[in-house]
Amino acid sequence: MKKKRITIHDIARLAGASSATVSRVLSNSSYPVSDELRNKIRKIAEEHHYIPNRIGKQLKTHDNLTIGAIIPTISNPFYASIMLGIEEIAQQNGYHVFLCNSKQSAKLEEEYLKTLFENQVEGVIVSSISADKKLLSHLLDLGMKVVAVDQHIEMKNVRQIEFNYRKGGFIAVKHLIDNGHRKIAYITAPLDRPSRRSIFQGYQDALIEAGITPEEDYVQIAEKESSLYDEIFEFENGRKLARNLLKLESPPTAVFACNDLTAIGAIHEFTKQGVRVPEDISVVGFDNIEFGQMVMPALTTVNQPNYEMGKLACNILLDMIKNKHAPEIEIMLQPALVERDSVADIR
Amino acid sequence: MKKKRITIHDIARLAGASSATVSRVLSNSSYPVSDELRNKIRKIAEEHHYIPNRIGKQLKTHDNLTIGAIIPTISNPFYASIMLGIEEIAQQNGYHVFLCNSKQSAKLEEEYLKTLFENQVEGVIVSSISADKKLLSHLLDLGMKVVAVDQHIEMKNVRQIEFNYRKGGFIAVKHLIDNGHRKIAYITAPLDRPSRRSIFQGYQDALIEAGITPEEDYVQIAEKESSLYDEIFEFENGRKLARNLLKLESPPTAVFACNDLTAIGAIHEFTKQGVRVPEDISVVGFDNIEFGQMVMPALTTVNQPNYEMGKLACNILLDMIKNKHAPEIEIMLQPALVERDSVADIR
DNA sequence: GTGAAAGCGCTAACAG
DNA sequence: CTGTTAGCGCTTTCAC
Repeated sequence: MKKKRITIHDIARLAGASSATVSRVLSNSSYPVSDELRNKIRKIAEEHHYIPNRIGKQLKTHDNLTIGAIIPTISNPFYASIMLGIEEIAQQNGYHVFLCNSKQSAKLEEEYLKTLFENQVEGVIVSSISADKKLLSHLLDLGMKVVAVDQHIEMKNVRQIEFNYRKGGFIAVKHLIDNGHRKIAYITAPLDRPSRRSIFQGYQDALIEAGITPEEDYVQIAEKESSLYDEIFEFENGRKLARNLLKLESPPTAVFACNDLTAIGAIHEFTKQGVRVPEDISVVGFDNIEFGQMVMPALTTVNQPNYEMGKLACNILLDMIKNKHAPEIEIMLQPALVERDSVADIR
Repeated sequence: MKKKRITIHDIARLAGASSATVSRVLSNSSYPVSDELRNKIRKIAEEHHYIPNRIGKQLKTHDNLTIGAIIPTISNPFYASIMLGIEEIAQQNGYHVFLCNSKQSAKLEEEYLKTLFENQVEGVIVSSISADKKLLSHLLDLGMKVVAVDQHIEMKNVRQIEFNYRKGGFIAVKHLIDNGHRKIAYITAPLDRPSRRSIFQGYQDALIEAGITPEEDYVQIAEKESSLYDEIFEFENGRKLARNLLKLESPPTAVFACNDLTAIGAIHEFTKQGVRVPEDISVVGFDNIEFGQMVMPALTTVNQPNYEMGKLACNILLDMIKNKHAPEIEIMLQPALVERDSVADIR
């Protein structure tokens, strides 16, 4: 019933040759083999649908054409895009990628790091949540290649590729200021991640540069965070925070949100309460999710090239794997403003 | 600089034991080893941060704790959810999963199937687009385990797990009928996929059961389809088809869309043209994406448990791998109506 | 040009 | 209890 998997030895026997020769032919080695034998072997392999066993090769050569990618969760479109970029480049280079959702768990992340290594992956791309870098450091010593995406890992031999969140926050708020706004609020999920703190920094930078003193009431921070990614949760946060803003004595004329979902929640709440966007209040988001184009009004936001980040990360990793002395680089991807209809010029 | 990776032989030498004994200890074999030696070996392994090389084990035992998942693209949240479910179960069982985006390309799909096999995966979960099953059939003969998700593969030894799209279409339209609607339109992306044809079938079934003769003008089919998943594209389709509906002499009082994005596009267009949802026209979608809760009015839709599908698929695959005689099953996941605010009762 | 043989890291008979 | 040995499928010296 279950057929035997054919090996180079079987083919060698069939061809009356040695397995060494078969290996040379089938692995396209540059080693000289007579055309006659070569063709014969090829033919037999073909007929028997020979599929090489990479495990055997791997054990010998240590190049197993496999990498790992550890990200919080693929259900977050942000990471899904990064993942897609990674996988695409890997595929083009004959590599396979292990998908690992760490679900914001440092423990799971560690476990993955270890088991990926057990599987002899040649490298890993990781958006790390863990603070404990002991294992990582050890793996690095053993020659594992790693590139960190989105979340910074301050270690020798780890390549960085990040977004310039601070600048993203800055250009969003600058845009509002350029449109005559001075009463600008910031609504955000908890500032427990470096990325969010950076965006907030950008917000403050822009205000200060314009000579506006940031008002405390205008910074609304959501209380808690669901441990896993939850779109509705972000949306509801936006609504809640928007409600708070409306209750203020002197409500802002514009609000900047830490992500598009939150911004969309705010728009939803404003609209529901009869506050028109952008006539009465302007809104700008952050992320540039597709859905931003589908709401009314279409959301002005800041784009972070996540798909490109994935591709870049994988290219860098493969370069590290192939070139012994790949340059030590640190890349910072720049944000761009995406202007749509949720900001009014009030000058 | 780069440290040597430590093997069981190194440990054996250090412990003054044989590598066999070390193997027994470190792989938690039930084989008897004296406590003294066992502890000594454990200690040494610990001190040297021994991490086993699964490749070596694999070559010997053929259990490499790895599976593959081939899906069109992870950028589609539908597949992202399935993938997440797969990965979660795999992880819980000590398995790793190779992520493969076939991007609707039969060629890529084949290539993945082949290279996954080269990597000796124990099984694969696939949402197949390819019609040519020669390779698959061969791999099946060689003992590869496969389960098909969403897209049916009619082959012996392939386990099926699908959605009951037809019933999904049926209950959506039935809901509309129960609310007094008789002029019910169906707007859809091209009917080139079995799933879409099934939904359409369900639409027709429901109408016929209610004694309503389906009107040709009420079935609006989008012209072409972007080869890759594109949310905006679906959304724009919805707008366009909604526009067509509004131009009809006798427009429908309700419209059912083949997916939520299309439904949301329709709502967008209706609202823009001053046609109120649901007062003037009711809308029901299909998919139950999160965004459905964020639009106004919140979208009534049909839920397909995709995350559960992923988990189920992986569980079944692992069962096939572990049990020589896992039952031949074919699972059909049932849809459920999710009532929200986009349908009016006009009785 | 071709083959014999060793070995990658691990496990599993088999002997003792 | 422990060690010796063979071998998984492949590549790669080294001889011929």
